[in-house]
Amino acid sequence: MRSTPARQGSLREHNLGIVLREVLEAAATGAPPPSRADVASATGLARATVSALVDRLVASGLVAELEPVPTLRAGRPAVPLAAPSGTLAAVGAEVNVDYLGVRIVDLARSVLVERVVHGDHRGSDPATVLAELGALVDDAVGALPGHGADVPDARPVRLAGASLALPGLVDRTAGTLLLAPNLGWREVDVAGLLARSSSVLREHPPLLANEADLAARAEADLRRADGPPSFVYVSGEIGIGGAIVLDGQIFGGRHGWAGELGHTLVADGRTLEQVAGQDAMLRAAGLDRQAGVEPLLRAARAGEPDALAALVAAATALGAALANVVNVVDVGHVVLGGTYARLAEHLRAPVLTALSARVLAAPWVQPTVDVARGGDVAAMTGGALAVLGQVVADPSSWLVEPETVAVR
Amino acid sequence: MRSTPARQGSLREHNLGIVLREVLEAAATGAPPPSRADVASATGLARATVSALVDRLVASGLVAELEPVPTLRAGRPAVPLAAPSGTLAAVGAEVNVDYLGVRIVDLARSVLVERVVHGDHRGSDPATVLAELGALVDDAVGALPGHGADVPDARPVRLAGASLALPGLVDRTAGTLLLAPNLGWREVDVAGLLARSSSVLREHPPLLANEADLAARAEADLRRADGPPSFVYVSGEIGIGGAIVLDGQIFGGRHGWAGELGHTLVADGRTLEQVAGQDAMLRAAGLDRQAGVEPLLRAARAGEPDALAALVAAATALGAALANVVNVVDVGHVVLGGTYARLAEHLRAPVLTALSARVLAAPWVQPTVDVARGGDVAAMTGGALAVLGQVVADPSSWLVEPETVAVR
DNA sequence: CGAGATTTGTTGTATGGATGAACTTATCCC
DNA sequence: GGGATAAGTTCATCCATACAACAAATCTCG
Repeated sequence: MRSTPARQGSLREHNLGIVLREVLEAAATGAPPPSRADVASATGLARATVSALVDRLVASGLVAELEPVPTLRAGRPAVPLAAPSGTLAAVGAEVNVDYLGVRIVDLARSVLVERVVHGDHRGSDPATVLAELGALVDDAVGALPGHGADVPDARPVRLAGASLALPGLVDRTAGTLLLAPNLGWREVDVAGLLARSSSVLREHPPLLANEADLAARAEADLRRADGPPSFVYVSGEIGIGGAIVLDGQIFGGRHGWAGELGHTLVADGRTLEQVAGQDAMLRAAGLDRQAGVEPLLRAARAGEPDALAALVAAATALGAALANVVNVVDVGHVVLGGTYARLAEHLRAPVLTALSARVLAAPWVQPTVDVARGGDVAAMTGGALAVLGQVVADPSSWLVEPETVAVR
Repeated sequence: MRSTPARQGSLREHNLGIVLREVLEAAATGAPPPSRADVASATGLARATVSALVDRLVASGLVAELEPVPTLRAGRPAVPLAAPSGTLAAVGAEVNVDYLGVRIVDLARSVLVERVVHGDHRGSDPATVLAELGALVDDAVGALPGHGADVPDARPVRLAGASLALPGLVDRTAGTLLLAPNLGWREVDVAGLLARSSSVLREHPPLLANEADLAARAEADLRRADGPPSFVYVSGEIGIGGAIVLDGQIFGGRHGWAGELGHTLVADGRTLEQVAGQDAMLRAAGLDRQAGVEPLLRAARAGEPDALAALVAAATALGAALANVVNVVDVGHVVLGGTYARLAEHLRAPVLTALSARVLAAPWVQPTVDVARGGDVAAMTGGALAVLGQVVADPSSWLVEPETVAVR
């Protein structure tokens, strides 16, 4: 009845998750691969317990044992544990305004396969574009060992699932895209259309999510070295997407629609997108909106007044809108992604100024403005990581031969 | 090292919490008091397990056994379980602009003691006001059995802790108030000052929180009958406070400062408080700001154009600001509290109009605007409930004679 | 009015997973 | 080569829950 189901022997699953996370986290934060004993002391579990759990994880390909490295100390050398490559992977697909693509990432965060096709999808036909994406996904998966690729001596890769990043509002339970203004799509049965052209996505119904949310997830992953990060991610593209990360987790809200700030009203009654969107910045700088952002960056670096003024105006509006977000969700760190990352050298200072002036708590916790470290296709990576995160959250369902080993 | 500590036999604590919550929740949502068997089937735990856990909770005064009621069905009559009165209680104190007070609430949500003193605290001296509050708290606690009150045959009430609601930004770890514009207080060592005049608060350092957050908590408690509620709570007073409730839990953010929307910029460059705050509304209606909100309500009901225009202007600005919040946190339900609740008949429609127009997801999830059900001193109740909530979250530390019973 | 039905609550016994203390293995140091 | 040291494993034990049988308390029907 309540949200908390009762547990019994499911305590094992919990500890399994703790151990797995400990190993993967160490790998992701750049810490040296821990041994079973390290995991035991870090988690507080007994060495015997950790050993048993690790053995099951290794047998299922969720954890890899590395070669013992010659240690400097006395004692039996430890077996380093790390994230395994090529055992379990997830598909991260994306449809965006100017490209579509797929990335397949494994637990070690290695990109096993990547396919990106550029093209202008404004006002495109959903069925056509999604058919193309479905074929691309199947093609990418076909390159994996065990899924059609003739790779001798390679163990087959298990697929954990798939995700799809979209630049708009999705209904993740129905698998539909409700609204993507910049694609010109509305109420599209994305999952259904993809299932037609892709046997992979038919078998693994994709997790639909907003592009900014998934890009923020990838960004959070890159920042874990300094501890669980919390920040507001702004993804500047043709539209403006946003996402909120709390302690390393995406805060999606009830339906996954949180972080929408492109439609915030700014001081003069227009929406943020109308002031700080890519087209608006280019127009204000007197540039062609088809040209993209590079000419703007060149002009600003050359010191052209119109370009600089356009950037400052956009940044000031962006800062004011972000100040509202910071005041509402109490997360003082901002990360500029997408186009904004490219323009960060000119945006950062005015955004920070606006934040400091308008955030009520600024005197006690100084806001920061940082530049995204994720690449161009961060959302694809983030989507794959989101799927892998589900595995890590509940590893027990991904164990092979759960009890067969115990039969003597 | 990680945020998730390892558990072992602490599975028992978890189930203890599940059982306790099941009993208290049923009582709070108006469901009939469940029996041990009901709890077992609702949680999925075995009857024997539930029985053992309930016995310990009853022995510690965290659950009460009611008299068996004559049932209609065959079978042994069930022992109804309910929240106990007068065994464990929490102190909810509040300093606000026009009053200060204390409420002591027990697990059954009965108000055991209440003290409220009205007075204007704008620009007051923190030390003086807090000394008065401290004395008030000690006086209120002194009226409880076992703490000075001579109540024969009454078992002593255990105090779970205390909380303090403040109309501003608090540092809950340091126990200080950072900023309360409408009190004119800044960087006040609230916990330290209270400890001087109150032995109760010296023993139970109060949990500091924003007034709107705690009022929202009380509101969430009242709305649990329909399932875990999610809403944005706006508390209109001299200032404007806000809080976000997600699945019945207050979303406080990193430092508990989330929900701050009084300083949102609205269309004409002013902050929301300057447009929709109580003083602003009264001024726009041509009324004296000292008179309070009642004259405004009377004028609006009489159909005076200035009053109606003032309310519509405030509501429109409020709606636009709330639309930003709804877009950012994806919670489409708004609850009007404080002064706004009193004026709701005039505010509701224009707020809803503004929300529907500006919330991106409105076509799919229609926003709603509701009126707060909590009373005038909702924050005091909410504060006490917050403290009791900590007990419910971890009941094991509140069990009496944890293992002594097991000694034969 | 009594026997069976029915449901609640309790009392065992069994089981699964974690624990901690040995024990084995593998290295370094002298 | 022997002792020290640390990693990993084996094994007896413990603890909370599950399951089944039982006792208790009521209703129903003949």
